Amino acid sequence: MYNILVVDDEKEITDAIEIYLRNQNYHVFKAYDGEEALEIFAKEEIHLILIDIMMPKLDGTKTTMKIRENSAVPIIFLSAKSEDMDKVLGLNIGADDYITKPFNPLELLARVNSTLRRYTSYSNTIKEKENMIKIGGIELNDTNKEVLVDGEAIKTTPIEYKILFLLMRNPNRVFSIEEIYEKVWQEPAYNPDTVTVHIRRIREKIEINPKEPKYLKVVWGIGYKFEQ
Amino acid sequence: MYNILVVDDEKEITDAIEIYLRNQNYHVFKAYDGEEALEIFAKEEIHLILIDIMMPKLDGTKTTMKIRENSAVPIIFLSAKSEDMDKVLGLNIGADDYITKPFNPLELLARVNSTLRRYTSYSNTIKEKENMIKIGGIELNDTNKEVLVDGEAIKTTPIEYKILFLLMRNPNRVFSIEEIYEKVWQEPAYNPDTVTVHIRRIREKIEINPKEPKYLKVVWGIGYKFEQ
DNA sequence: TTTTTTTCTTAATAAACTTGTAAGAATTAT
DNA sequence: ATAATTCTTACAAGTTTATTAAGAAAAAAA
Repeated sequence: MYNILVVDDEKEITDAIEIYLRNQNYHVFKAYDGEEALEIFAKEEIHLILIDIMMPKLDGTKTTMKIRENSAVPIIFLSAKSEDMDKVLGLNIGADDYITKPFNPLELLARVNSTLRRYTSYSNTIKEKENMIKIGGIELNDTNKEVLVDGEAIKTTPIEYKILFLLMRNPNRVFSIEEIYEKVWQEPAYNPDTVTVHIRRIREKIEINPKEPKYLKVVWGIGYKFEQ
Repeated sequence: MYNILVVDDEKEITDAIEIYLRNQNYHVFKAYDGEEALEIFAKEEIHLILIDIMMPKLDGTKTTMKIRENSAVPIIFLSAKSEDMDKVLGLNIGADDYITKPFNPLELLARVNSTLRRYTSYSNTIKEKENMIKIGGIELNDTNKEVLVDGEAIKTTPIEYKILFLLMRNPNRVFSIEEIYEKVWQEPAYNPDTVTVHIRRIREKIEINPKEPKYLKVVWGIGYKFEQ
């Protein structure tokens, strides 16, 4: 069962697509603008995105670029104007296919199917990319537990890596010290200093100036977050 | 095992291609401009080049002409604009194929495969190299289980060879001790020391200074990798 | 088959690195 | 100003990895 995120500001379109796809046993998530799409994408496990280029707030290309910062999920573009398509393809943001509106349901299905087939046959490929997170100049490769800072590999200890991974997998989300301890050590926290010190050590490795962190920020009285 | 040099100034593209090709057991070298490409080509044994036409410094056509001065290595051009392709083909600089961006991974693979097939049918020189892996100064010939260090043959025991082969076939990927044991012995590990000692022996044979390994590195708390 | 040689595993110790703690300094909120 | 929170540092304790050496197992040679 694949999860497909459909992003279009016209409700009739998302609804129609939902019906086509649901019939084929796909599970559909709907978003009506780019920001909403990003929220859903962060929360749900999405296997393919169908996205309109022209949208209010965050348009299709910008949304895609944001998503591409840390995912290689297949993306199919929708648009009424074929000139828009040229622009998108020129941007080289990793469009896997495109469909011009109005489209016929069979064509839509065919493309969704073929894109998914293509990607799943390369499942290792996707998996590899999906095990990578990049935010700003910091890049995590989870298969190798490797951390790159501005392209340079740095050494981290296992605990440091786990904390960094936790925070980077949920950018901008604030984790309390207790939460970090529980998630990383898998047991209830009893000394908050431990986490504090690890945070300091991570900062020393990934921040230019650990005293004025750019990524690993403290939210006073609440906890820490990795800022996107 | 073929070595493919991918030249493109857009890191996302070289990275994506690397993943596609590595999955097919090609070994990928990446360059981000023509000059870098020439350097790598001079140092490494390259069987095929994928090169972008538009690039800073030395562009794709000029780089190709330099290479063609003393090599007939197959070259496939990448470009966003098909007009550029016309120009390249008109130049008659020995383009073996071309792919317009954005390309689909399957198409890329198909062309790489067919180009290599075409070339290998001419000479058995390359075919001989198919079972060879070369990383830095270390060379494995898998047909006769031979290991060369800076061109000099060294002796390895069967287990040493298997470990080295495993790590070198997946350069930069980190394998835990358990993983190494399972893959090499084909049974679950119960004494990690065994692997540790073998690693030490391999280092003794392939490293200049086993205490400061250049190739066979440890990743603390996680495992070992062969660094490229 | 028996002997010899090579390779593999174990175990014990040493070295290197990581982690948690504690205590004082600095910062932020009340 | 005071209290609470976070930062910083250093060090001791704990882990992991490296190194040896010696005996067991396997392979090769006699």
